[in-house]
Amino acid sequence: MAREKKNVTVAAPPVKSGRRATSYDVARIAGVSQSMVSRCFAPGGSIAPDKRDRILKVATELGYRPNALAQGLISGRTNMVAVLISSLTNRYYPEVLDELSRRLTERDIRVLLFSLTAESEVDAVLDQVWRHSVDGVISAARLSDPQIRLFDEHNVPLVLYNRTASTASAASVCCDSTSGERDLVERLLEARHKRFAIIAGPEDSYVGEERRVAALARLAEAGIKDVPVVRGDFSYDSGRAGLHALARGKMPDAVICASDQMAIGAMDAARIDLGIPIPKALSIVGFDGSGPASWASYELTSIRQPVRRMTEAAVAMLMERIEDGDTPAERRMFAGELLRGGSARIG
Amino acid sequence: MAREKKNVTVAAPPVKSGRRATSYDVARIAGVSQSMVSRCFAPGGSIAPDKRDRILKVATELGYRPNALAQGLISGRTNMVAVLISSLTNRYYPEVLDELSRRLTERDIRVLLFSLTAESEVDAVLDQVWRHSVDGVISAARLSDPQIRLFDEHNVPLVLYNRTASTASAASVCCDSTSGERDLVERLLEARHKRFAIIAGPEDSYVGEERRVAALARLAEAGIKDVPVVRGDFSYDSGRAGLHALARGKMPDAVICASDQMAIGAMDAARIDLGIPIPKALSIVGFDGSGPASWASYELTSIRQPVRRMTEAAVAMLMERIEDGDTPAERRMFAGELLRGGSARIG
DNA sequence: TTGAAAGCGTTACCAA
DNA sequence: TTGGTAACGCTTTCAA
Repeated sequence: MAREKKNVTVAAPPVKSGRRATSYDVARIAGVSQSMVSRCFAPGGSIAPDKRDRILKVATELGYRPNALAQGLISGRTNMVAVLISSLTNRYYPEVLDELSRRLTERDIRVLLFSLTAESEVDAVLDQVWRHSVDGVISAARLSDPQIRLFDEHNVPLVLYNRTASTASAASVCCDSTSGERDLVERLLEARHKRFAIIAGPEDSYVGEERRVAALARLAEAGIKDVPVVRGDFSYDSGRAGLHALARGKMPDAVICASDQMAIGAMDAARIDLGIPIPKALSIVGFDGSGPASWASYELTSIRQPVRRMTEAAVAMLMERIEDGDTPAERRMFAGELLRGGSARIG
Repeated sequence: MAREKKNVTVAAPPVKSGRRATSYDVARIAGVSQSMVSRCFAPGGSIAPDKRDRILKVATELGYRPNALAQGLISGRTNMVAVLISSLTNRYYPEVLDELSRRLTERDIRVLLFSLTAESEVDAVLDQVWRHSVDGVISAARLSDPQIRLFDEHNVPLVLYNRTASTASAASVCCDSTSGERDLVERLLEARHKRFAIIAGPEDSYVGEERRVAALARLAEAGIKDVPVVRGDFSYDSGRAGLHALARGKMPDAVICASDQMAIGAMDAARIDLGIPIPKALSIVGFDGSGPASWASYELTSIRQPVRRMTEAAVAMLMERIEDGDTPAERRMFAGELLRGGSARIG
């Protein structure tokens, strides 16, 4: 039935049946050269006003649009940026992706999305990235040092989001997990919590490990050792299971979670499954500060990542490197904001 | 410092300084024609085994990869699919996007992501879609009938996700809001709820309106009219505000929400802000059934959309239309599954 | 099986 | 300001 419509299409019939109009078609009908049509659509193309009008008129009639592939092929710029996200992690990434996508669109850049499942997929993804000649890449997925170096070889600008390269140098923007985590621990210490426990992220998560290490370090400074650590995968279920695991040992009075989702799972486990009053008998803190953290049922004490500023910075850094390939590596670190919720007994 | 690394790069130096290796480079070094290199990387290209090996060896050394732009330009296939999502709506879309992206990647298709903010952006997005010669489009954003017809004109296959075209015909996959909503209402009626109220979505949301209309229709059949309706934007906050608005009138004993997020907001408003016991004094039902709906603090009664089957169907339908442009319009409707949570007093 | 040559639809460069 | 012509890197005939 869709086919039927084609015969009664209202728009002006294309130059050749079914084919998409090209700059040649426009040139021919407007009585100018093809180069002129090209210049007419280019930013600073020199062209007489009357011709420009004529060309634009014809172009509109024919529904002409420059072919992005041909443009990219010849000019070396595709106006596409690849965004790499490891989906299985934190559910706070949708917000990041949304912000990134919005900001890139504002700058007339398209997003080629790669949502990674397993570590092993990275090489395949990078292969596609090279093939498609994107102008740059923003990666919120973990890349190995050799992988990061490939970007240099291929001359593709890269900005890491909440990751850092260990030996290779790369542009990156991140939220300061260390100071955030220390902040949380200090508040808990001030409020005289004694028995700490941690629900960490998976071992292969960069931010997860950073947060675990930072919390443990600050606790050690306060003379607190032998802190029980269980691992989750940033999900609600794993947080809930994590608290159950901790409860089988000596019950802590403060649980530090590597993500809000896990903290929320832990709260539900404590309050609902085990009947432990929060924050009276148990304080729980998270990290990220997005969405559900501030829902009235949880009011999580957490560190809010400044997602808007971070995404803005990531995009700005990338654009800078796309315009000027020699911009040196730089790391922009943003402090998180303490979210004082009711899930922890702090001052 | 990144620059410094370039001198000690381990990979074989490209043919010309800094330039990406082309099929000509490979051909020259392997001592064959360029066409042969092309065929070597094509699916069914006829080529002698020994030459194939030699070419592949050289290609690996040079780090050669076919240029996707050139391929797309000449062959007419880009192996890219555009995914349109209206981000401001439901937070249940990240799950959909993730599934779609995964399934497309499995089929060796790249995702060009367009995350829409305002209705007005659609035309600009479509413009980009045409320019980039994507092989097809999956849209979870609302498209007008004229916009849908453009796909026919441009010969670009389209599959609508949880939307339908009113007059234009298009392929679509959706969750049956009507039967889902009727199901919920019937359970509530059976449990002798009397005073119903609705927290609907925004007027310009297709699914939102469908759900509102379906619920009202079923209530009308039961002789229940004058059902108060307040509108939200699918967000937690709007659900919470919605319940407060309803509470200012005669207190209902059943609130039907157009999304889980709003239902959760409404639950928090009722239990925490107003001290109304749930489900004892008030039943609340949602729609979507993803993520937070099943968190222990809420245990929402809702309709779970079969996201996996729906995304699988959407991708399959799209691929079918990409392979064969004459596949007729088809609509696949999936029934949702009743989620019996503790948020509603039903049998 | 192989290679030469003709595009694909642009931009970039250079004379005019 | 113009238009001709050479790329860009590939796929696709078509003869050999």
